[in-house]
Order: sequence, then C-alpha cells, then structure tokens
Amino acid sequence: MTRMNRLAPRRERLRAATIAEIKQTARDQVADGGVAALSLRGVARAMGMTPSALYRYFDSHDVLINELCADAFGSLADALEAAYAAATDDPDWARRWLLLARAYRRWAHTHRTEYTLLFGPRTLELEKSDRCGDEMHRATGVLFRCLIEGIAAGAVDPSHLDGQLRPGLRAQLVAWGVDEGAPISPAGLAGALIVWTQLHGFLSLELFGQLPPTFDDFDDLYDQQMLDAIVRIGYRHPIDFASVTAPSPDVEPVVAGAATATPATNQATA
Amino acid sequence: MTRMNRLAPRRERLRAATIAEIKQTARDQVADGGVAALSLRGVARAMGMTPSALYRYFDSHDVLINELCADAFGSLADALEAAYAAATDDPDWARRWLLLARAYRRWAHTHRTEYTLLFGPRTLELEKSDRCGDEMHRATGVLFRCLIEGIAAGAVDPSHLDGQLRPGLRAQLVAWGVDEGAPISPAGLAGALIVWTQLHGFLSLELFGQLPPTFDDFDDLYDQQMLDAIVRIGYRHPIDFASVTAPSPDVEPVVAGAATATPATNQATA
DNA sequence: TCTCGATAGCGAACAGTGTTCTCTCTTGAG
DNA sequence: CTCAAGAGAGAACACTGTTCGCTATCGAGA
Repeated sequence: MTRMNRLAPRRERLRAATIAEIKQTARDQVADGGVAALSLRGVARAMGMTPSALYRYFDSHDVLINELCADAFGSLADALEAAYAAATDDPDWARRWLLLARAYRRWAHTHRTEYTLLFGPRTLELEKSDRCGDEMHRATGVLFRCLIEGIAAGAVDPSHLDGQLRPGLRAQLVAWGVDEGAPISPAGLAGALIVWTQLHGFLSLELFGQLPPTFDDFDDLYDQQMLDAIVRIGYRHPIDFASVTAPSPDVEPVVAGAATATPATNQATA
Repeated sequence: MTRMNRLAPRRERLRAATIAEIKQTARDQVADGGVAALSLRGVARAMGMTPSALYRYFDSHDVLINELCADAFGSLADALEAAYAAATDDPDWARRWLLLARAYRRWAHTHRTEYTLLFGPRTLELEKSDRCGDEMHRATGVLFRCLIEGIAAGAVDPSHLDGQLRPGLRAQLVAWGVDEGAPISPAGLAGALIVWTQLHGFLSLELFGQLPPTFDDFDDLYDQQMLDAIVRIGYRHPIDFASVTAPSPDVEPVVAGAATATPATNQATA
C-alpha cells in the first residue's frame, strides 16, 4: 500500500473503461433491434473480443440487462433532477410542474429504447434493494417531491379528495407516507398517485403506439392532460392553457444540458 | 365439390385442432417463464412433435406470438363486451363505468401473462390492418363507447374541458372523432382519452410492480382513481365512494361467465 | 376400387445463442 | 526477480429458430 493510491487504480481504470465500452456497445445493439437483439456474442464481436471474455465483467446476459436498466433509471433521475432544479426559480408552480413533466416526456422520447427497457414487462426478477430499484425510486422521487412541494406551498389543495378515501385505503396511504417519510396528507398522496398514473399512462400509450394514430403530434395533448391533472387534484389558480403551452416545447434545453451532470450515468444518455 | 361441405372440413377440423393445441401449449409455456421462455422446440417437445412440423402451421416464431397477441386482445374484448352488456340495466352510469373498469382490471389480473404480452413494448412490428390491431381496437372501443354513451346520455358533461384545448389540439381531436365516427365533441374525446390514459396507466404500474410496494391491496385505490376520473371529466351526480365500492370486488362473475361467449377466442381465456 | 396430388410429419442439417470450462499470456506488487 | 491475480483465447455443450428433402397418409376423382 505504498503509492497504490496512484497505481492500483490504473488497472481498475482500464477495467472501468472496458465495462463502459461493453455497456455502450450493448446499448447500441439494443438501439437497433430491441432488447431481444442484445446478444453477448454480438457485443463481443463488435468489440473484437471473445464471448467468454465478457464473463470477466458480467456474470450473465441478464445482469448486463439489469445493469443497463439501472443506468437508464439513473439517467432519467438525473434529467428530472436537473429539470426540477432549473425550474425552481419559476414562481408559477403549475409551470414548474409542466416543465418537469415535459422533461420526463423528452427523456422518454430521446431515450426510447431505454424507456421500453424500463417500463416494459419485467422478464427477469430484480431482487429488492437492487441498484435498479434505487435509481427508479430516485426518478419517481423527483415527481413526488414536486407535487408534495406544491401542496405544502399551498398551490395545490387536495383536501376535496378526502371524501374519496375509504378507511382501508386511507390507512394504506398513511402507512406509505410514513414509510417514505413524506409529510403529507393521505389526500395529497392519493392526488400524487393520480398524477403519476396519468403521466405514466400517457407515455406508455404514446411510446408503445396505442394512442389514436390519426394524431400527428401529441405535444398539446400531453400538456393538456398534465395541466388538467393538477387542476383535478386541486390546483387553486386558474391556468391559461393557451399561453402556458405557447413556448415552443422542443427548444427547452433543460434536459440536454443536464445529461452530463454525473459521470457515473452520462454514458446512458450518450 | 359433391358433398365436400361435409367431408372436406374433416381435414380442416384436424388442422384447426392442432393449431389450437399448439397455441394452448405455447400459452402454457409463456405462463411460466415469460415470453422469452416460449420456444418452438419446447412446444414441439411438449406435443410430441418435431420442431419442423410446427412450420406447417406457423410461418415463424414471431407469427405465433403475434397470433397469441391477437387472441389475447380478442379475449379482452370479449370480456369487456360481456361486462358492459351485463351492466346496461344498471341505471347508475357511474356504476356501469366502474363495473366495466373492474372487468378490465380483473381480466388483466387473471390473464397476467397475456397482459404483459399485449402492453409490453412491441418487439415485432405489427403491420396495420392486422388482426391484432383490429382486436385491440375492439377492446378499447368498448371503453370509449361506455364513456361516449355517458356523455350522450347527459350523465357526463365534459364541456369544462373545452377551455383546455388549444386550436391545434382541438382540430386533431375533431379529425380523430370523424375518423372513428364518434358523434361527440372534442372536449368529450379529450375526456375519454384522460380516463383511458388513467386506467391504462394504473394497470401498467400495478401489474409491472411499480406502485408503492407497501400496499397489500390496490382494489380500493383503483376504484377511487376510476371514479375520480369520471368526476374530473364532468360526471354530474355526486358519488358515494364508500357505498359504491362496498360490494366485495372479487366476487363479481361478470368476466368469468362471458369468457366462453365466442368459441373463436375462448381458448385464450382457458 | 385404384390412383394421384396434397398434406402432415420426420430427421438431419445450418447458423446462431448463452455459458462453462481449461489454458495461456500479461500485468502489477512484494 | 518472482509469483499470484487478472484478462483473454479457444474449444466445447446444450440450446434456439429455420430450412430442406424424404416418407407416409389421407381424401377426392376416375
């Protein structure tokens, strides 16, 4: 352990670089052809390696995929955190929410293959406390944080949902809130779940091609649903749907600029 | 062509039976192990056949899967149509909607593997006007019919959504309505899309294990979201959330009794 | 009743896959 | 300078989808 601090990392750096290259090659392979087209032999071939050599870095085909999932969730979480951070100075909470929701959708669009990887059916069981689950939790956490802050700041008042909660459901919500350490009423949690469900449902339908095919553009429909959703859970101020959606939705550099924030995950956004 | 009407079908009957057996065996194989576990060789092995013999009935592995998807959509559509038909005598439209929504969820639960098959990412491109797409359209059609009838009957008044529709979005909605032949306002279509998105989003999250894991039961949460959704799009009458959800949700035989309606698809529900 | 074309099925083969061995070379630390 | 740890190669095994050629059987027309 003399000057190992400098030299020992040498080998580990090479190893990390190889891992990164494998992952990137795998992502490319997934990009054209879907998850089913990801083959270890193909990755090895593209890298000029032997298939067996890959097993020095990944125990199996499935753990590679799992690792890609975790990276993708991390990338999504980074994008959302950056978008939310960039929007904190906006005094209009509805607009903050819309920017965050748009950031989510933009990530889903620019990382289509990763999105299908994440939100398609889980073919392989990922054990709890996995890195994959942690990163997912981090991503959804940003959404819930935004909603909770809106409620806490008084911009949203979900108390009218109270009457919808049967005793059993209320108890479940309370337990969940305690588990998450979220200082928020059961009605607020129910409202957050409504919005999260709406957002996820829309993107799932859109990206898997199950929205009306006659549409040639779902931007406005998405904005409308995301704003209506917060109205529904008790956003107190009137929203001018025409003006708030006016700024062209595809120029916002919110996500793009944040992709390289943490080097650990920016490979997934390349 | 003498009495071919009687005898020629003999061979075709055998062929149809073999096709049915192949599909059923394939479904079983998918049931434990996911889509990835469906192998033609495995099916052939289980049937005491040669892999190559299967190609007399299905051109390829992907075609088989596509056929299973179409069957599954057909089964879902049957279940929804039966549930909706069974609920038409209920004078309370909200309750009709809830029964239909529950039927959807029950189908998703009892046909978990089919559900993941249908709403996971499309690995293989299904060309338009495919039987798969037709059956899907039939299934979603029931949902939209219910919503449209609620609006037409005056139980739902979505006109407050009108202010949310920017001109471009309104035009798209109108065009879609014309394409579907749905005599309904753009606001009504937007409302129907909101509800459909909410329903799909919930089931997608629930069945793919992305709702809060601390919950031990999502029945009440589902009912709450489905009822809140119709309130949101303008259901005019007050809903007693406590009483309408009171009847135990898992005794309703709506779907089960209807599964054998059409022999063409009941194999998928077996 | 006999014959003939269509059909079902078999068996071998090819190319591809994940995975596991063993064996060799290089590299970095003592 | 030595030597263990790591990286990689290469062969092999069991499996996959798919194709091709062969052989029975079956049903319809003569």
